Amino acid sequence: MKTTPQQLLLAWYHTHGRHDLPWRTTNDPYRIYLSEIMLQQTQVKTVLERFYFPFLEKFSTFNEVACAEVDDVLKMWEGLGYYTRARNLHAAARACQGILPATAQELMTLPGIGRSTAHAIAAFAYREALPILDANVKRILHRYYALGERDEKQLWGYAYDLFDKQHPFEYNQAMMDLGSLVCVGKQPKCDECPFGKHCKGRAEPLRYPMAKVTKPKPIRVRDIILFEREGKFALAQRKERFLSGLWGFAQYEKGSWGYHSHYLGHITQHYSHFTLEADCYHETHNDPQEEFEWFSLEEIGRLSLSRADHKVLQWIHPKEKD
DNA sequence: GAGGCGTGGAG
DNA sequence: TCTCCAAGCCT
Repeated sequence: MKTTPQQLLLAWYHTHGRHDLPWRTTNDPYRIYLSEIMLQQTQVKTVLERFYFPFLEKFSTFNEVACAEVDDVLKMWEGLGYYTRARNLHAAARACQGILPATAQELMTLPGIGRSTAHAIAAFAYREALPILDANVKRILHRYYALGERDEKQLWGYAYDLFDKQHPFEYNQAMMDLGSLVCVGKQPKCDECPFGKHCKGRAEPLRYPMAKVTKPKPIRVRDIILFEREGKFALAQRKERFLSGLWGFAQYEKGSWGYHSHYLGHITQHYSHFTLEADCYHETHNDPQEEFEWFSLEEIGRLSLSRADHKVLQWIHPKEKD
């Protein structure tokens, strides 16, 4: 009997896989689901060391998420980014009344759960025989089948081709570990790869997939005004899609705030699709427009703020050393 | 279907 | 410091 690529992969996984990750040692669908959402576009280290356990401490069941206010869910997401994930998690909990569906087909109808995440939850929590297609699997498939072009639909076909439907949990976990530990982007360790000669792209792994054309990020130049009145500061909760639900200080187009407020300093914040360059000012004589509310420093601590607004906070923390 | 959507790790 | 990009989804 010839050894199949799938057998080689599983053998490698048993020896080299990250078996101690907390979402791999639980059967709780909610804990598996939460990990999948937090890990979208986010490194394992970040989720593991800063966000996964505190969130579960606050919301130990999916039903507790459903019963909570969305602002409290956002607070636990503060600093993690892509905040729509938190809002969708809350909306999903409400939509299914705190009881997670048990099939990929139903999971996919919930907000924030796409095809790959639905397959991941179904495979990991319920052993449903479905392949995932995340960035790790994509990179492996591109190389394994020597595919230069990025074609999502085609990749799903290959994902099913290589899939081991007898071992959905271990196969999917193994592929993610292989992608993050061996078949990495810059310097793949082909010598350590269990697929060995099965991989069509092994001779020139960096050709698969083809590099993207990266467009330069636009820069937005703004003024941020810290309005202070009797020890309280003005913040507004964002209604727009960007950083939706988070609180922030007043932000204006450069120069459009007409007063000569006291200059505090400059911040730079890199977002996914633009860079913010902002000068910060302290304003104690004039008030901002309508939608702002006033909070003490202690009260601000209970709000969810973006990274940029946290940077602004540094200027008003009384006698804090750097 | 291409772009919006955060943050920080890693080289 | 700069660039890339990490367990994607939604519009």
